Formats: sequence, structure tokens, C-alpha cells
Amino acid sequence: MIKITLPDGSIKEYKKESTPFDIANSISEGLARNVISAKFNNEIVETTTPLITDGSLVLYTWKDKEGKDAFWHSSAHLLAQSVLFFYPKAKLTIGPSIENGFYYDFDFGEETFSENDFKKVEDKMLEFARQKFDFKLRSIPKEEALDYYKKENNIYKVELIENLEDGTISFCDHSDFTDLCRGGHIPNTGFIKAVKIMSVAGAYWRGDENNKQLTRIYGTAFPKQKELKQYLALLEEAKKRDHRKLGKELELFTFSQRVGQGLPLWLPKGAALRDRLEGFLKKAQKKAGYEMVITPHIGQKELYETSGHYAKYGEDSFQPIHTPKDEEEFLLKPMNCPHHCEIYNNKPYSYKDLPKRFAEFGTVYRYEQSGELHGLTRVRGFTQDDAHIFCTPDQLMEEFKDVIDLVLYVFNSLGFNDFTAQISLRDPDNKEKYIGSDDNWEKAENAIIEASKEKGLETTIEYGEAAFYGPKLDFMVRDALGRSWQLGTIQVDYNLPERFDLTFKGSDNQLHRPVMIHRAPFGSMERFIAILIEHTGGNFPLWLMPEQAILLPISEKYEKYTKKVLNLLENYEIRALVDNRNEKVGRKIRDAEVGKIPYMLIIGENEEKDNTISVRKHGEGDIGAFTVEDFSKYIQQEIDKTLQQFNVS
RNA sequence: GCCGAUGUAGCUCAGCUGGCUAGAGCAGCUGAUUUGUAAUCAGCAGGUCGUGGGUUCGAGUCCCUCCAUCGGCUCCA
Repeated sequence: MIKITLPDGSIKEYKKESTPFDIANSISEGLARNVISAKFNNEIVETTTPLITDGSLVLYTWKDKEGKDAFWHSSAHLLAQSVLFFYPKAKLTIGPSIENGFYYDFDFGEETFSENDFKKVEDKMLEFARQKFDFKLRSIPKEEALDYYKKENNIYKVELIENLEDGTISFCDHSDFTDLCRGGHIPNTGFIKAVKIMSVAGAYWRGDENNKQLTRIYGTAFPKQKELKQYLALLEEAKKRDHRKLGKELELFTFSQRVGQGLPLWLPKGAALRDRLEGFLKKAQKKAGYEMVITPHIGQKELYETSGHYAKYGEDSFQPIHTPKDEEEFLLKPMNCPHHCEIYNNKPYSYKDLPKRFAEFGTVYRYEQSGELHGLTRVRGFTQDDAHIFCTPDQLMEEFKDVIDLVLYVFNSLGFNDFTAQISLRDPDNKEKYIGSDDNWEKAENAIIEASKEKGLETTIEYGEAAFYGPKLDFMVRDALGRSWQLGTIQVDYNLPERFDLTFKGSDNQLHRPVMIHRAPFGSMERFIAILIEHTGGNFPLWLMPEQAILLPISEKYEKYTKKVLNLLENYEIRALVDNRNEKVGRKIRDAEVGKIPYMLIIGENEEKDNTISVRKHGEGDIGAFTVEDFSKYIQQEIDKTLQQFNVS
């Protein structure tokens, strides 16, 4: 007999070689029907794995993340089986579960796989699924596994197996299909009732662009047809919030082929919104002791050679600008830091002067690869809400924590509660990618880890995500479709101060090296606004709205009174416009609703008589008659609800 | 940059296997209507079918080049 501990703490005895399925069955028939994966002593096992020792067991169903992983990973096997049915020469590589489904990477050789081929593979998957093939795991010696794939001429699997230790090689079989696999499957293919191939894309073997590009097929699967439908409907809804679509509809920004790809053109409404965001941050930064600076859009090539940016990115940047003077070369500014270093160098500082905090909404230009461009989230010209803090090593912690406060204030004010604070460190196996001494890196990395901890930030650590000059604390936020983007960033840098020979005079009358913090709470105006659009669906906080209210006179007769109201609103600093068109009020309301204008102010005979306005709130309807003064108070209250003041501790 | 897909009017889209002067709705303009909480009616105008080349008696439709966009990969100072 073996003793099994269940998640509720209860311990039960079972016959040796009982499977997780048997144990589920002993608990309830319903559970046995639904159990699709299990974890034994913290390792994922099959529901059919015989348990031979005491241990703790967790059973998973579709409702659990682990259950979904097993479900989608098994679906990847099913996909591979179906692809092989049509493309017997395709070579299998890897096929993991991902956030909302799974993918499988194939080497199709000479053949191509495109959207036209989705349907037949989906149908075949369902056909196989219905036959309820059991997933069976078996372990084999490494040699045997290598032989098998060498015979198949599958260099990918051979490479994978060569990196595995003998004794850990297992295969998973179902039907006549077999695949190298460490396990974690549902009991049989019959659980899969709905499948959908989402897309096909190129993907480099092992994520290295020097390797061969494989064909990655993305899919998803569900235990019920209805759930697939719901998922697809959800995706459709999310697409309606796409900032590229809303940006066009709300006339916030546009692109022009003639201007150039990745170079956004801000339309009046978008510019107004962006200006307001800038003002919001400037106000907070002023309180936090920042000073605004302004630097040019170009700088001599030598400037970036000094910073090390040229050596790292020069080849892949907009190329140097030449002048009538021979050998004179300027670069379009790809970042603001070197300029700010030179601002620091303008005069000598005493330790008493520090920290210095130089802020600039600095527009920079980076030649991003064409395939990388994406709406406003990845562009070639963008404006960073940049600042560089130059401080003594002793001040670093306090300064860093203050910046965290500022970033959190910005995020909270705009309703970004769902973010990941990611500590981006060096790739420990690839240190030559970075500049500066190990000692400096260690200090910088520890400072970030320590400050985040003291602030109680919940963080994740990513190796290899640091900037080449220093580690970062990045604030990651998802877009409508769940893609993760870096917005706010705070970076500790011991290296640029050295390269630019920045100094301050200490109390010991000696020159010392300041530490530099790079930081941008928004990240870039472009990307931040893109994500803001997707999060709000275009219904921005009232204080940001390009237009807060629209006056809808019922007919021309009320033109005079409308003008009077508009003047009053202007006095109260409410941004309003008038819909003067010769249309019925129903039409004007519809257009204003579609245009996402927060308040519609209807003006007719009654309002003129009572000296009021009838207020209709976007998405809610009529909220009654107000005097303009009361309405302005109402608006102010709305704004105060979402916009707190920034207070320096 | 790489893999796959897409590109028709300001916007959203139709145009089947190549065959009359390329269509619709919305937006725009003109006129009528003077209107009370999500689309008043009528008329008019608007397109080098992304670009350049090719195949063909004939190309929006087939082939190639380039450009741009979309989904990924790689990259992201």
C-alpha cells in the first residue's frame, strides 16, 4: 500500500501502482470523468501513471491551468499527427502549450503550409480525436531514441535528445503517432471536442535567427464547441479595442507612406491628448524636483561613440547625416542620455548639489526592423518621457524608490493596475554583450532588487533583458490581445558616468563618480497612448478627453443660447464643441455616442427658458437638467475621482 | 531582416473560374426638412483597382519586382 496526501491535507491509503485516475475515481465518479492531468510530488504525471511511493497528489481538470496545459499540449500532438497525415515528410520539432492554446514547429522541407491548409488539418484532428486514442508514455534508452530519429533523419530531435540525460528519454504514443515528450497529457484524444488553427508563422529553431526557420502552426482546442465559440468571440471583441483601429476612428493619429513607415503623424485630437498627458507628468515631476531641459534632435557621431551606443547599434541605426564639410557626421538622436550627460558636464557639482534630475520629452529615432513595426507600440520616431538622475552612490536607493513611486502614481492615475514589474538583468552566460565592470553591474543589479523589495513590489526576474549599459526595472502591460509591452522603465547605470567622465566634489574635497538613473514612467508617449487606447477602448479618463462635451441644439432657433452656453463652458475650462448640423437631435446623439464624447448637452426650448442644459452621459443616457455651473461642478468631481495629486513623501 | 497572408472611393466592403463605361453603404457636396435623447428625404460628386513590369485579342482578376499593412519569429539603446 502507498499513502497519498491530497490537497485538503487528508491522507488515504491506496494499492501500490494505483494511478491518479484510480484515486480520482475513489473520490467521485464526476472527478474521474473530468480529471485530465495530475501532479505527484510536484512533478506533472499522466493520469495513467502507476504511483509506487507515498506522496502528495494534486488532480487537475480543465478548470485548472495545469489541466489546460495538459489539454493543449496533447492537442499539439494531435496537430502533429494530422499534419503528418497530409505531409508525411514534415519533420517534427517541438510543440508546447502556450497561454491560450498551443503551437507546433515543423520543418516542412520544400513544401509550404498556409491558411488554405487549415481546414483539412482541423477536420483530420477532430476525426482522430473522436477515435479516443489513449496517450501512452514510455521510457526508452537514449541510444535507442537517437537511433530512431537518426533513421528518420530528424536533426532537431537528435539535437534535443543529445542534450538530455540517459534515463530521462520518454516518448508519448497515441494511435500510430509517436513523439519525444516528457509527459503531461490528457487520458485520450476524445476529450478534445473543438479545435481551431489560429495562424501560421515562421519561427527560428531554438529561437536563434542564425538557425533554420521552421513553420510554426498556432492552434487552440477546447473540451466543448461552445467554449471555442466564446473564445473566438472574445478575440473579436478585443480587436475592436485595437489602438490602430480606434486611433483612426477617433482621429488621434495616422501614418503616411510618403512620410515613411513607423513615423506617426499626430492629428489634432491625438496631439491634444498627448499634450495633456505630458502636462500631467510635468506637474508631478516638478513636485518631485525635476528640471526640464531641451536637447537637439541630432548629435555628432562621436557623442554616441563615447556612450558606446554607436558600437552597439550604429550599423542598425539611421545612418549618419553628412554636411558640406568633409568628415563631419551627425546621428539622428536615438536616445537622450548622452545629451543629458553633457548637460551634467556643463559645470562642476558639489555633493551638496546632487541629485540633479534632468527631464525632457525627447524625441528619438531608431531604425527598427521593418517586420517589427506595429501601430504606435513599435515605431521609428517616438518621444520618451525621459529623465536622468545624477546622484551620489549613497543617494541611489532613495532616488530609485522615489522613481518607483512616480511610476506607480502614473500607472494608478491611468488605471493600469494589471502590470508586471520585471527586473531585467544581464544574461549570465553572455556577459560580453554588456559594457562595464562586473563590480558595477553587481552594484546596479543589487540596487534594483533591493529597492523593489523595499517598495514591496511583486517582481519577476528576467535574465538577458538588461540594457547593454545597465539593469532595468521594467513595467510591463498587456494590450487588448494579451501581448506584453514594456511601458515604464527605471535603469541604474554606473557605466555612462564613467564614459562621460562625470564627477562631483565630495565632502572630502576629492572628485567622485555619480551614479545615473535613466527613467521613463510612460516609456514613450506613443506606446503608452496605444496601450491606454486599448485599455479604455477610447473612453479615456475625462481629464484626458480631447472633447469632454458636445452641445446639441435641437434646431437653429437655439443658436444664440448655445453660444452663450459654450462661452460659459469655456470659462469653466470645459472642452466642448457644438454640433450645428441641420440634423435631428437623435442623429446628433448617435454620432456623439459613436464618437465616444463623454457628455452630450441638449439644448432646446425648455433649456433656453430655464437657463439649463439637458445632460446625457455617454453609454448611460439622460441624467437630467443642469445649470452650466452645476454641470461644471459635476465634471470637476468626475475628474477628481480619477486624477489624484502626486505627493512627494 | 525572415515565414505566411492582405492591399478596390476618405471609411467599411462586393466584384465568381480574365470579357461591356469597376459597384454598395457610410462620410462629403447641393437642395428640401427646423427637428426632444442612437441614423429625415432626394439629387450630385468621388476610384492611376498599392507600385513597376510581364502573359493575353483583352488584366481589378494570372505571373514577377518593389512598397505598405496584418499575424508570428528574431530584435528592441
